Amino acid sequence: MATTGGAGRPEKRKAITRAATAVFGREGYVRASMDAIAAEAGVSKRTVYNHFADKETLFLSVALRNSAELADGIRELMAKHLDKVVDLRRGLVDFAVERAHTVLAAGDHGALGRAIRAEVANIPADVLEAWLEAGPVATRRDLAAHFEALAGRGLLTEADPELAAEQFTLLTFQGIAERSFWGAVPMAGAEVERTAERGVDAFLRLHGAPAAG
Amino acid sequence: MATTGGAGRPEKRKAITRAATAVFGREGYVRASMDAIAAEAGVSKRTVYNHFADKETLFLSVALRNSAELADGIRELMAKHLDKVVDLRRGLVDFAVERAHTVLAAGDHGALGRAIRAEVANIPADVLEAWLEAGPVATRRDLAAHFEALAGRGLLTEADPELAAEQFTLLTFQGIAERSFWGAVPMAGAEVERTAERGVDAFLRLHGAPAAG
DNA sequence: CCTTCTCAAAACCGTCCGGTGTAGTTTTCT
DNA sequence: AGAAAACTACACCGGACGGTTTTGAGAAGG
Repeated sequence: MATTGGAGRPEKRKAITRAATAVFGREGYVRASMDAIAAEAGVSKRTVYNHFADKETLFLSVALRNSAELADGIRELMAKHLDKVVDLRRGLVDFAVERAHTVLAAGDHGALGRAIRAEVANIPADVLEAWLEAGPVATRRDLAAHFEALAGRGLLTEADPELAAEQFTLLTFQGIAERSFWGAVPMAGAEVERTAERGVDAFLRLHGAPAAG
Repeated sequence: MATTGGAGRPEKRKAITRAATAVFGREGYVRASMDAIAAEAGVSKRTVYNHFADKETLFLSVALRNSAELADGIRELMAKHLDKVVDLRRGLVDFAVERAHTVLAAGDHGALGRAIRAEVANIPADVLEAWLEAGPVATRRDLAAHFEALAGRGLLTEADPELAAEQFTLLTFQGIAERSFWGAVPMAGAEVERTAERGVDAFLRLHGAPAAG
């Protein structure tokens, strides 16, 4: 990415990216100050500018990395819950619940997603494209592949796995994301589970194999 | 609301709220400047502060009004497309398409919704509650009422109209909103229609009356 | 012990913003 | 007509921010 070469000590760079993720996530792009990021990283502001050309570059770099990491985490959840599933409904519900908690946990990951969505009008089109590709699009594609595999095992109908992935996300996740404003407003764990269950039930009525439905 | 009494000339106040809606929608809360709002309203900055105590008060006031207006607009669309519907699928699709265009049109309405979602972490809980109640919650409730009426006419199954309204919104609207980042990134009209049609089809498989499904 | 070099801490600069004060002008109401 | 209320224009303040320059601490080398 458009960083300032690979200059500087790697551990300082790591600290900066970690701090930037936290501060951008907490404050949003405009409110976050480079002073705050430097302070949270335990590093001088000059060092930040030694590693990253400017504020925007730092933000976009961190956003892209975060998006990929999040997609990786969700991919692991898919493998964990859907690869050798025996109880399909149980597996889908567990996946949906853990996914929601992963993305919306105030901790590190989800908060930055909020900042990106807030700033999307000011992000260059090609960077936004890359962010989508590394994150949401990749997740949808991975989920579609899993659904296709499940269809091959006779657990789902196999027409249009992409559509199934999209509708699964809508029914089990998007409502939670919207209601909690992508993690900004906490949401009771019980409600997450209830929403996931109702969403999975609806999903299975749409795409479940008649035998297993 | 927490404005400065009813002071000031009404037409000036109107111009200020209109300008504030536009500027906040275009720039977001933090980037928007009171100077820009005053300039766009064709009013001196002092007059803005004569009508509204400070920037936050102005924003929240405008946000609340916008939320209510948007809900009203959607309510009208429901009446237009769902009240005396003969072809249910056609009515639902038309409603979904027009709703998406209404909410996501870059013009006036949807843009401010983006700003609110971006700023939600900095909005007082009670004001957020009021915003939700005037906007999304009211819309969901109205939609549920329409679905209940449609169930009474034998066009939908009548179990849990609230859930039906939630899932209709998810399947026909939320995906469009997410993909277009609530209107920040334009979306082809054809894709809106395609998404609405597929969403309605799924919705009818979940909640359509067996006879009409 | 003294010089030299490197890199980060801290001070600094120009700019912009939210908000206020003031003095004078226009509108509205009686 | 005249007073009261509202608006305009403009300068100003304190503070924050992005980014740059200066300063100082400490290691390396003689």
